[in-house]
Amino acid sequence: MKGLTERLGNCVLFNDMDVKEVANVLEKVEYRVNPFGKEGIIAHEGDECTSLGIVLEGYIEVRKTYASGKTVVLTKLYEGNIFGEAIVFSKLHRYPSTIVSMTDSKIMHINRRDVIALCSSYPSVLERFMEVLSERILMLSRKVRELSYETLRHKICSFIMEMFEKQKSNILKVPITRQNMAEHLGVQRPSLSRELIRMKEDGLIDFDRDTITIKDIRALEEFLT
Amino acid sequence: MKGLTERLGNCVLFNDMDVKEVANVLEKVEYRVNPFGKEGIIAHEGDECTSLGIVLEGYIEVRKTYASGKTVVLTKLYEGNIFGEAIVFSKLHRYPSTIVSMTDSKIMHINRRDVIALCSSYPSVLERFMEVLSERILMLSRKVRELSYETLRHKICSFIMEMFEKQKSNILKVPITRQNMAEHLGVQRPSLSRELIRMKEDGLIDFDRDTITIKDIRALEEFLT
DNA sequence: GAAAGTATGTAACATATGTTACTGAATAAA
DNA sequence: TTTATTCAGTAACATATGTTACATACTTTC
Repeated sequence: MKGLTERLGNCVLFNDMDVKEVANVLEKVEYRVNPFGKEGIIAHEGDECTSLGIVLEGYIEVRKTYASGKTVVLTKLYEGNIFGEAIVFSKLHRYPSTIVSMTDSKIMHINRRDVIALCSSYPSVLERFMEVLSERILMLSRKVRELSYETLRHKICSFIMEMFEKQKSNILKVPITRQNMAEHLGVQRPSLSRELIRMKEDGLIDFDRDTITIKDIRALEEFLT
Repeated sequence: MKGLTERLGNCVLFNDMDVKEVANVLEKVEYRVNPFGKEGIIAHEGDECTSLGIVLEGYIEVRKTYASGKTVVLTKLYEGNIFGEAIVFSKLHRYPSTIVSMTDSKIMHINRRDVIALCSSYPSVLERFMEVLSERILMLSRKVRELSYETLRHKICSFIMEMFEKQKSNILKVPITRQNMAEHLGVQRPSLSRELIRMKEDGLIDFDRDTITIKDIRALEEFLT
């Protein structure tokens, strides 16, 4: 059976560290480790979140429970994953969903103030923590932008401009199937085909099976604004 | 003219601190202050972001520029606001947009490693920084959720369930006009009226000008999943 | 090179929501 | 009380996209 040090070394917050440093952290920092059984509730929706959680062993699910009793799985977390990292530092620090252990599991909890202490003492942990939060912000911002496009043509324009940025050519190699492209844009394949044809008719692009040729980049950009 | 200390005291990262502590920070921490004129470019889209920015004086805009030359204002930042806080700690630390000074302005820059040092030395700054990032994550998550609803009925169900959580009653007082409600949900007012009527016909709700009565909460929840 | 399987384009129809304009009800002003 | 103003519901029509089915073109396999 693996020791606590190795388990923790897997965690995104500590994987800059070697075994010795992790052992050092475990000596210096306040924490607690709680075991949960299958279907054990790690946190209820609405509970105060006063600590950062780290999955040391097992696998857990984040679930939204509705008054009707129906539940929906939002995320699955495995060994080394953390949870509550944004909640614990927010003003209204309450869990927005329920966290359930799916197997026998061991969960490490570090209180808010001890996370602060941990970050103060170990800059590498601080950096990793910041990176986790930052990447999350960028990912969510991207998602908001994508979801904000109003029409299919907007989405296609954005998709084309992204490829253009990468390939820096007016003749774009489309590396995925229409089906995949449609899924990526969140629409039906025939809808995508239809709109591509319309854009061709409107003189914006030309296309065949695996390339899209930009005919009027101005108009494509104009569309995105 | 206000001193640097007072200016910095306005910043969200330092407003737990008194004047003395801020002065202390200014002595201990590496930073630089750059002046910009009207329309001066503080950062170009694509530039490496190696430092956190703080607006000490003046007002600046974050803009997306398209190849066609067209620009769109994404955010406006005023005295005390910070920028680049997520970018600087992300893996690909490049500005996704251009930052322009709109007046004469003074901008403080603190390099990534000095932000780490600052946070290590001053737990209150660390806490505030974490809070800023966390609140941003929660705000964006909420936005993603709202944008993800597929139909108008989904949006209305979500709106109703939110009011239900607050008012804890099946008879909900609607505190805003239909026009506002429609704007809030991002649809046209007649579309909203029409869908409310359909939901009444389907036995989900009843409503009049300023109340909505929940008739079948199960079905409303069911819909959101 | 023929046959089978898969991806794409196309068409007809269904549905959701936007758009515009109008009517009647509620509210405020005179 | 009357009049004016704002707000909500309603209806007719336009448009975007989903849905389903099918035909055609490409790719793979033998």
